[in-house]
Amino acid sequence: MSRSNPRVLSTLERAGGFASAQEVYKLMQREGEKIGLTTVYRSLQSLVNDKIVDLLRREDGEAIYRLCGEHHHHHLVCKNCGDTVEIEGGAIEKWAKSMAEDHGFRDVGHTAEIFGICSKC
Amino acid sequence: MSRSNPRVLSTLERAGGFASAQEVYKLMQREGEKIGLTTVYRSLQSLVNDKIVDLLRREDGEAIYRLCGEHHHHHLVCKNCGDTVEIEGGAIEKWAKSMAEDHGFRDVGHTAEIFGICSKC
DNA sequence: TCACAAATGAAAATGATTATCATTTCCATC
DNA sequence: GATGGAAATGATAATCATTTTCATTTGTGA
Repeated sequence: MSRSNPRVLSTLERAGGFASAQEVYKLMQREGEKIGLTTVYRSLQSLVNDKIVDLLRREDGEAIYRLCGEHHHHHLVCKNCGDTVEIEGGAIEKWAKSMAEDHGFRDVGHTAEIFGICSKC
Repeated sequence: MSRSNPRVLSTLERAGGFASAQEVYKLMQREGEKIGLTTVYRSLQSLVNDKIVDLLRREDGEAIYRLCGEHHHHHLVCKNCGDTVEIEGGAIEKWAKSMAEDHGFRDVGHTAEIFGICSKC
């Protein structure tokens, strides 16, 4: 059993609490941290085990790690230039909760992304 | 532009309307169909484009294809057994539309999934 | 210092998916 | 029936995230 390298968690926080393993790795490299990709993966898995971060999936299937407990937000993404805006999802939270209750689900989480073409494109 | 090979759709139906590309391929092989993996992928993509099947993700990120009705809906998925319920997302439609408008986005689409543990698990 | 367990990371393996590209099948037209 | 071009097909190679392997390094208690 390996414990999480604290620099991984700190980098995930700095990334806005929302990133893939590859992104965390690249970010750490850019910041001059000496760390291997393997350790990044191991640390993130360990954080998921300890329920410190959530494991979600992007549309293409890539794993993304999200800090738990953090008041999470959603994204508005431009399909053309990739520009991303963080948005609030109060309506979604309520919707997810009530839908889950209606069907007897518990331990509920959700994902929601909006995509389109931004005004610059 | 390639159209879907009808045998792929028919196999997906026979598989219970819920399978990965690899599974559809293996199933067709077992049944003696002469078809290439490439064609299976292409056909499934085309079916997704035509909104004849939905593209979801397993826990491990593998793409699974699922027959669905033609109305736009969302999913409530059990993280444990994979059981899926189709749900309405009226609130989401409005939320996505207004958020996109607020930020000047056009040609807007969205994804939203709720996941949790179902009552049987 | 010594020994040993845990952590690390480079490199190879895995497995799904996508891209390439030559070949085959369709179909309309002659 | 022959012909020509467009679409479909599929074997193979490439891609990319993720996992495994395994040798090396680091930390720690005796």
